[in-house]
Amino acid sequence: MSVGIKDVAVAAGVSPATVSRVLANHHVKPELRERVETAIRLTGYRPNLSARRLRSQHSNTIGLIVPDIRNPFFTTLSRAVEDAAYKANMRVVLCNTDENPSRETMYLRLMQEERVTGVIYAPTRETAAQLDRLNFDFPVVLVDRYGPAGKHDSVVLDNRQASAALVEHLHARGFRSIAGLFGNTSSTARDRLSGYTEAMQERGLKPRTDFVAPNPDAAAVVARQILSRKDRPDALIASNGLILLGIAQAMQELGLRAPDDLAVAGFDNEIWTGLIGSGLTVIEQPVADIGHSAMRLLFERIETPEMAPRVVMLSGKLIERNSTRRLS
Amino acid sequence: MSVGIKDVAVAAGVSPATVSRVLANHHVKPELRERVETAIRLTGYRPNLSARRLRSQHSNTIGLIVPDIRNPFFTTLSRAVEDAAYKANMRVVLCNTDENPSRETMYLRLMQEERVTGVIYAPTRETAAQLDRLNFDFPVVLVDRYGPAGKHDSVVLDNRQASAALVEHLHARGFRSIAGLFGNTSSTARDRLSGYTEAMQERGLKPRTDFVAPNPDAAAVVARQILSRKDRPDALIASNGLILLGIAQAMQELGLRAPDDLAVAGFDNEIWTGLIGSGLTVIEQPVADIGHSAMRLLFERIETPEMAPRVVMLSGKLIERNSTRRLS
DNA sequence: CTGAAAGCGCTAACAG
DNA sequence: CTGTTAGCGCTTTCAG
Repeated sequence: MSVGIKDVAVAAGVSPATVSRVLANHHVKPELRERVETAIRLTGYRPNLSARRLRSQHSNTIGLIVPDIRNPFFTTLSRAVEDAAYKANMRVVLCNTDENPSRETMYLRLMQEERVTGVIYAPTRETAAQLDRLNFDFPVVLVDRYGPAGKHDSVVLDNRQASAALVEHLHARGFRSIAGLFGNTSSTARDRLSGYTEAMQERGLKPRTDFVAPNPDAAAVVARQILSRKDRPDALIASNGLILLGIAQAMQELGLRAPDDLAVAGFDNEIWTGLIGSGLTVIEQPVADIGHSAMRLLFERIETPEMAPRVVMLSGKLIERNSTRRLS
Repeated sequence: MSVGIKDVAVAAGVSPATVSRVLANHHVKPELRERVETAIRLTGYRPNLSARRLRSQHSNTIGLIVPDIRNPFFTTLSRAVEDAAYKANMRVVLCNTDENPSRETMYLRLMQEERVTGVIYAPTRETAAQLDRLNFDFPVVLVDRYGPAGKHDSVVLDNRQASAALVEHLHARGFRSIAGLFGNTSSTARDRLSGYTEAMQERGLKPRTDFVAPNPDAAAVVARQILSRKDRPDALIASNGLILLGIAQAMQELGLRAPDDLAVAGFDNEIWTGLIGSGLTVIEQPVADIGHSAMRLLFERIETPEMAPRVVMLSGKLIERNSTRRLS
């Protein structure tokens, strides 16, 4: 078997407790400490984290539950989370749910069994709605999406404002028939929808909305329909980066170009949005900030469990590119 | 404290051992099983995985160590790994190394302490070279890159062939001054370099190579220089998707277009490569396959520890797009 | 098929 | 400051 703390203790001529203290950086007479340290080196001892966790009741593990790590938003988020975890000497367990409530529940249960220190979680609306029924033994910080009001810490974008900014931007450039293609699974999509709808109505414009599963393929299918209608809108807004991508693909297939054939704008400043055609206008989200803030909320929650839940709302930034240029 | 197996046992009027047997799906008289199951439901019992691991010596955890999850190659890989892990009832701990050997060593050590079931690992060349010195208590499957010959299971692309295919493709279209921009940290970059070099020499062409850290910014800096030289090549090959992206950005800044100003080709069929300009010619890697294969090798290694190490080599697929169109 | 008992490897009281 | 002792929650002999 592998070498344990007991073997080290024997090799160093001390008690197991002393070895444990050296490991935990507690006060130990320098001479003993040295002896223990060389014994550790000689024996090649590696602490067994399962044992440590069982005894200490600290898992030093955080769970990251996202729909799909391949969504660039969550890719960047996960990196920010891992960085913060690394600095705090914690590990990250990665969970993809595919927006599938049963997979969500399953992973949430796993987190319980892991006795994780905390969870960063982007829930579907379906699961989010039940979030106050469930009772976790660990803090949960919601990201990108929120749950029942005032129940959980969360970090979200100011989605209504951002969405409205897109409408305002298009309106100012002379576009009037502005359609929106929205996701149908998250609180975020819904907020972007309301921001859009209100901004349209304020300007006396008629909202034109469609809804899709938030992935490029599904979005492309619907985008093709929208773009082929004879009353094609003169501008189209996508409620996230995946949907925007679907629209871009549909446009390419149909040989349509922005802004000549219609204006296009959306969310998430992914690399390709700056590279495609003459550039796509988007709302950039401070994704890394969102991740870091979530981890900060998590750590503060652990420090002060009784604190009232907090919502951190960050602002998006409009990146103007040529896809929404005024038509002359 | 939280409810343990003992509480369930009392509630069900059986011994802890019986509860454990029910959990492990061992033979238990149906009646008792039922009593235990309702007791579990009533008490809201959740097994403590740390305790289970400590006792059973199975961690059901696999480590995924990659340079940066934001590299789309590793994003997709991680998803494939997580899927396979999910199906096998295992968790995945995500580790980003930033191609930093000390962070690699640190995470490798962590994997030891976690007593992981196995590790999927994309090492830097530096660490890979020492991989036979290190001795792990768990199987390691190398992905995308390999280590000392015949020491570890690995799954890699046929990089030399793929690189040569790019040269061949460009040569067939009349390009002669074909430069290459290569990464400098991995065995993969080195193989792509040799594939390129040999293919060039076979055709009596002079290789022109530059080397960069494999990230877009570093690549863009060097690409700007290459593209500004008065003896600018008529074709430029990138050794991976990140470098290709840097080249694309540099070209955009300099107002250069492919294939008019020069041909461009590279690796990794990322979404943006099909969307930018009239499309970039790339070698597509079967990334998900690589991930699944790696997990398969890992599981087979666990089954049969003494089996000789295997290398799975997969082929890339040339996606021809307009960036390498023949100039008329 | 079930229960009693031991112990995985470690940390945390508690003495000294 | 250090050692002894107990036990975290579970699985796994070993008896019955």
